[in-house]
Amino acid sequence: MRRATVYDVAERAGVSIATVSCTYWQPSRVRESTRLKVLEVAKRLNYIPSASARNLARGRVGALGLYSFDFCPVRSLEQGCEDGQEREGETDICTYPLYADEVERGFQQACWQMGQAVLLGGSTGSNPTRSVVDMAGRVDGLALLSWLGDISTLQRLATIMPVVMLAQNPGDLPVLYVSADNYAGLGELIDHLVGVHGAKRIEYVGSMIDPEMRERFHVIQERLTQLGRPVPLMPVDEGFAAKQPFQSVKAMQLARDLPDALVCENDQTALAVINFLRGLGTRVPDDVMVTGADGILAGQFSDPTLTTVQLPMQRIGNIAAHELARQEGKPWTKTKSVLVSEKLKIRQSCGCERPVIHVSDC
Amino acid sequence: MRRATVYDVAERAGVSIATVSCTYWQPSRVRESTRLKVLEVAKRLNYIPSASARNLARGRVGALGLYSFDFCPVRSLEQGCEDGQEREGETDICTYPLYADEVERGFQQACWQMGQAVLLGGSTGSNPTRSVVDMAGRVDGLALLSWLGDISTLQRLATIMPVVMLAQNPGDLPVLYVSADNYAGLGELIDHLVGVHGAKRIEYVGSMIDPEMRERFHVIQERLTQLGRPVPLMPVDEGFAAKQPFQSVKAMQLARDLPDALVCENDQTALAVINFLRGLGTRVPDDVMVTGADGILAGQFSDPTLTTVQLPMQRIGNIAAHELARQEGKPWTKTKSVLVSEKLKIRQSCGCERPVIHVSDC
DNA sequence: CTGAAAGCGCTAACAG
DNA sequence: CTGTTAGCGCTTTCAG
Repeated sequence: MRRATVYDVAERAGVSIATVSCTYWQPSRVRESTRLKVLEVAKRLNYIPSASARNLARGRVGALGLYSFDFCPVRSLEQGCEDGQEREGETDICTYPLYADEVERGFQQACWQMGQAVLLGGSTGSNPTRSVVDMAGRVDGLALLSWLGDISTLQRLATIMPVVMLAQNPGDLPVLYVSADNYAGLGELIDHLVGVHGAKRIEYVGSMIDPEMRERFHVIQERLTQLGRPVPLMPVDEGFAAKQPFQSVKAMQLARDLPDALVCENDQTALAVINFLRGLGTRVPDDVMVTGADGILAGQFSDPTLTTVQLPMQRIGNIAAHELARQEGKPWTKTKSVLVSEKLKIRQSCGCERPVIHVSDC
Repeated sequence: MRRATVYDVAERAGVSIATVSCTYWQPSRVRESTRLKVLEVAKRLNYIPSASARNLARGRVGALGLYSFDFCPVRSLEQGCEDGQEREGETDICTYPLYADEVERGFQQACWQMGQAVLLGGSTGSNPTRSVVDMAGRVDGLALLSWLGDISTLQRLATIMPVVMLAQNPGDLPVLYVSADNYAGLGELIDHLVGVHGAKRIEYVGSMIDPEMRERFHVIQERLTQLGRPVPLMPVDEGFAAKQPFQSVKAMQLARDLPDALVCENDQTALAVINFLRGLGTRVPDDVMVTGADGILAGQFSDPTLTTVQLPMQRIGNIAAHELARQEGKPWTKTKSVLVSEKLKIRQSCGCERPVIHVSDC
């Protein structure tokens, strides 16, 4: 059975198609009785307006797109397993909450609230350019969570519709960049360590290869400089980036030369450091403070619970959607950016006492 | 600047619009030189094909929709807070992984793989019927994760396009039901408790109000009957549904009348029971086995780790997408259903030894 | 208040 | 191989 169209409804209701259309979009222009009649027929005919036709006529789609790369290992498929159901062993707690999910949540929520549809897309290993262009044809604006394709594609898109890049800034494109404010977040963390705990010597554990992590280190250096405290010239340990992780930390420990605080590139590294130190008989925070960054779930119930700065991924997604909607399909003409503040989560690993959260208390 | 269309491209390339169209969809029909020319012009003009127009002409959308209700507290907005950023206190570990995310992941993945776009929708507290109908107009098929609207709307939709209901079965509609196979999953659990651990007396802790939980109880009864073991007539304790949770459990404990195993309605209840018993000096699994159902993250690193049956939410989403795509826009004509098997996760709370997963091992 | 008619941008026969 | 043409279903002036 063919789907009912405006024509069908109009015919059975004894009116013109214009009236049917108006019934939906400008009800005030239609006499009550006619409107009711139309609605009644529409329901009887099971009429569902075609969005394609409406969008074509209007020149607007009413949908925003979120393009995200499939970067979480939990999500990935195993060889020969079509549905991604099987995972090697257990789910890795250290990856929750998944950034992509958080961003998606915020994006989605904002879109729904604004009455926009949400289109999700991503590369499936195949051609990212192709898929993002296809998406672009379906939406009024596009947010990219993780774009690994070429800049030129981006440039093309940014010319004809609003594009926002999330937590990623590949240069001076006419797009909106929405990212976490590492600067303020880590600054606050350092302030806390220095101000509240009187830390004199603070060292950084992390990679200088990953640009994100490198930035974190620089922010810390800068803040310590401002505070007039000793500034580390290099990470004291590369963390997982090293072939032998934490050997420098071990050396310091053996030499009884641990700093007051070890600020780590992220939570995962911080938890590993804490565990590693425990193995050496060093206690956190008693002997040394350790902090992370990101705000993964595991840091909430590790022992000690982890002091960290929390990435505002949900908020980032949310803002992206709002800003896109505001553009009403019009591209940005120059680079813009929004920094979203991170939240300092003060917990036990810096020496601040707080009740442990027991899993069993659920 | 107006967006380029096929007409623009055709004109500048000195060909007809049909040739432009063919260049994209039937490249073999176009001479190499012409094709290259068209592609070159298209790129120069920043041409992005309009999905609306294409879909309208084709009569197909190339997108599948997932409608889900915003039921997770973590997702919800606080009063006056537009972006859902602020959460009361910490994130609740006991809700991870979020079902909706898992389903979404599976759905998304399947769609991408099949080259289908994914449309996400949901009620934002406002009119669910309206939003679902709007969505329906934009897709070739619809999956509903949590439908709280009326059946008649469902019925209308199911008449004109394929609809699948996830983990929910409101009756004999011409739709596809995809849900977890409680039957086999819990059956296996019982088999394990009886077969491996020689459990004689098994009791159920949970509510009889929630239909899902009630079903779980019935499945357990049935299985025990089949095995010729004592069958509980009622849950021994209502769990959180009671005003005073676990009082019956407490009574049994005091009377030294604990069964061999307490099978709980879900993981959350199971973890709470374990904790409650610990408070009374009873050890799990030494004094009594306790099991859950759902497979939340917390059960992986609780002490003891939790034996449970894991809901296959990702797989459910995945199957839904595949089945929808197979219909190619055509509705189902009669009720169908697919049961997805749950996975028994044997851990410590039933007495099976396995290494504890330390959070700090991340 | 209602209707006629002109597109929206693209696809898919069908001719050439 | 390429061009012509007739829609796809809906919105929206502009007349009536």
